Amino acid sequence: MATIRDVAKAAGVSVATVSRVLNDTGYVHQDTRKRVAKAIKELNYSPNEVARSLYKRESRLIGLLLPDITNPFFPELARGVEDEVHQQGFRVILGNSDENEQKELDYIHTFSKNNIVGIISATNNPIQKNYGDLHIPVVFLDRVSDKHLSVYADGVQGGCLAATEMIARGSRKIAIIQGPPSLRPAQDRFQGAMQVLQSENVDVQVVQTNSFAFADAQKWANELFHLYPETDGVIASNDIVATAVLHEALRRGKKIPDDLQIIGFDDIPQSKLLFPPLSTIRQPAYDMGKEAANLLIKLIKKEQVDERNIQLPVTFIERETTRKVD
Amino acid sequence: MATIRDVAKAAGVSVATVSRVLNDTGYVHQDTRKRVAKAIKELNYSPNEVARSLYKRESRLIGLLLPDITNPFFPELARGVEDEVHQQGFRVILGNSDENEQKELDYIHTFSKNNIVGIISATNNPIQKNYGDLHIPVVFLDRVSDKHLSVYADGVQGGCLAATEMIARGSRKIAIIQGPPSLRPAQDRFQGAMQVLQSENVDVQVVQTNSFAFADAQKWANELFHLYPETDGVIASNDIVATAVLHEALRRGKKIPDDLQIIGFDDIPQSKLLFPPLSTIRQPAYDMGKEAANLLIKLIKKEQVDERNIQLPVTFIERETTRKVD
DNA sequence: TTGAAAGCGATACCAT
DNA sequence: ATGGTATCGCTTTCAA
Repeated sequence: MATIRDVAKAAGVSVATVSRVLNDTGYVHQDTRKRVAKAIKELNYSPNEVARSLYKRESRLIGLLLPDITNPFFPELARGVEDEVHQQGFRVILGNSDENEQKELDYIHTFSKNNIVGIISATNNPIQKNYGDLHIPVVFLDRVSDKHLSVYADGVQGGCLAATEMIARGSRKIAIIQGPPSLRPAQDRFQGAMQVLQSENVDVQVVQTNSFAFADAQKWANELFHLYPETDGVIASNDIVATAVLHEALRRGKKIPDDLQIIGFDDIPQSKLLFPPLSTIRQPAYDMGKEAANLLIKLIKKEQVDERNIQLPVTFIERETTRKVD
Repeated sequence: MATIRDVAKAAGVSVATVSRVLNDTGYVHQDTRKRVAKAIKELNYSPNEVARSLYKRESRLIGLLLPDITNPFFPELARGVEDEVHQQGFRVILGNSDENEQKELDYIHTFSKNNIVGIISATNNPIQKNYGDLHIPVVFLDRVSDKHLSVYADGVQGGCLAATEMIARGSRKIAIIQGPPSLRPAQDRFQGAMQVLQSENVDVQVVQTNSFAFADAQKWANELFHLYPETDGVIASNDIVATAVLHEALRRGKKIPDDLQIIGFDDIPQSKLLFPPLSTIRQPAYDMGKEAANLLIKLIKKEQVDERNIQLPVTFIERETTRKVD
C-alpha cells in the first residue's frame, strides 16, 4: 500500500502539499496539483482512513444497532439507513444486539473505540443511559426517546387505524395482542387500538406477550384460540405475530376473513406473499431509515435541526385477511 | 476520553509499562500491575483501537459483504457469522452490495482503508479479481471459488434431493425454475435436479429467471402457470420464488399439494409459516455462517487449515406442499 | 504557494 | 522490571 510519503516523493513535493490536494484545502498551484494527481493515480494511492481518523479523532463510520436482523422489518430499516448514509459519503458498521443488553454495550463500545461519528440505534433495551456519555450524536430509530432525537412511526395512530378498520369490517369479538411491555412502539399501538375498542360496543380480549420471535408467536396464537374460541378479529402486534395467528387459524379450519379478520403491523415484504395476503398497518421502514440517517448526518455536520422527533405516518394496507367494505 | 498517557501519569509509570499490562507482554511487577489496573479502572480507560490499528496495521474488524440483506436467507447467514466472530473477539462490519458491482467495490475499499483483517463475502458478482490484490484473507460464503476458500451447501445434492422427492411423491409434469445464470449455487441446484429429472420418465419444463426479488418471482410464477397449465410439480430456485409460486397457485384455485407439489430451497424462517407450510431443501445458513467465520479467523491467525472448501449437507424438509409417501 | 515539524494514541525496540 | 523514544500515516499550524 502506497502512503502519502510515496506520493510526495513521486511528485517531488512535501506530504503537506499532497494532503492539501487530497483535502482540497489551502493553496496549491495548478501545476503542482496536476503532478500530485498523477502520482496518486500512478501509485494507485488511497489515503489510510485509520491514520486520518486517529488525527482527526473521527472516522467516516456510522454505527447502526439493530435488535434482531432476523426480523424482516429491520433489514428494511437498515437498507434505508445504508442507502442514505452511503450516498452522503459515510459508511455503516452494523451491530446486532440480539435484544441483549451486554451485546448492545459491546457494540457501543466497539463503535466508540473505532471513532465512529454517530449512532443510529433501534434496540429495545431501555438503557438510554448507555448513550448518554458518548460524545457523539445518537438518533433512535423505531424508538422514542426523550433525551435523544428519534424517528418513528405513529404507533397510536396505527393502533387506532387497525381497530377502526376492524370494527368497520364487522368484527365484534376482538382479541388484541399486546407486544413486549418494554417496547414503547408496541405499547403505543396497543394503546391506540384500545382507545377505539373501548369506546365502541365490542368484546375485547388482551393477549399479553413478551417477544416478537416466530416460535413464541406460534405458541400465543394457539393459546389465543384455545382461550377465546369465539374471537372474530385479531389485531396483532406485528406481522410476524399476525402470520402465526393466520397460520394457526387456518390450521383450525377457520375461513379467513369470513370467520376471522386479522390485521398485522409493519408490512414486512413477506406479508403480501402470505395466503391470504395479510392486511396490515404499514410502517414506512425504508423511509424511516433514510430519515434517521439524514437527521444523524445533519447532527454530525452540526447543521441546524428543527425537529427533535420525526414521526412518520402509518397507513392501512387492505389485503385479504379483512373483509371488503363498501 | 482518557489516553494511555493519562493512565501512565495516574499510576506513576511510563506508557510502555501501561502498554505491557494492557497486552500482557513482557515483565511487569505485581505491584505495578495493580497500580496500573487501578488507574485504568478509575479513569475508565479503554484503549483507542484506531491508534492501535494504525501502528499494528490491522484492526479487529472483519468485513461481511452481503448481496441483499432484505432476502431472509442472508440475515440468517449473518447471524452465524456474527455470533462466531463476536465470540472470538472480533467485530463485524457489514456491507450490503445490493448485487451491484460498484457498491461491492466501495465496500471492499472501505474495508481495506479501515485495516480490516479479513473479509467474508457472499456477493453474487463474479468479480473475484477484486479480492485478489487485497492482502488479507477472504472467505466466500454461499459461493464457490477456485482461488479462495469457500463455505457453501451442496447445491447439486440439493437439486437431486428435490427432484427425487418430487418424483417419489407422484409429480410427472414438473416445472423447474432456473435461478440467475451468474449464480453458481443456483445453477448447481438446477443441474442436480435436471440430472435426476432427465433420467426419469417425466415431463420437464424450464423457466429461466434472473433474480430472486419478490416482485420478479411473482411475475414468473404467473408466466409459469400461463405457459404450462398442466404442471403438477414445481421445483423453485429458492424459498422466495417458491412462495410466489405457492401464492399464484392458490390464487388460481389449485389444491396444494393434491393438484400441485412445490419444493423450495433455503428453508428461510418464513417458510414454515406459510400456508400450507412449504416443503423445502434446507441449507444450514446459520451454521454456514459460523463455519465461514471460523475458517476466516483461522486464516487470520495463520493457523493451519486443512480443507480449502467446506461443503455443508442439505436436507429435505417435508412440510405440506408435498404429498405424503408411505 | 510550499515545506518542516508537531501531534493524534498506541506498540515495541533498546537501554538501563 | 521499567522507561525513553521511534514509529504507524495522516492533518494542520507556523514560517518562509
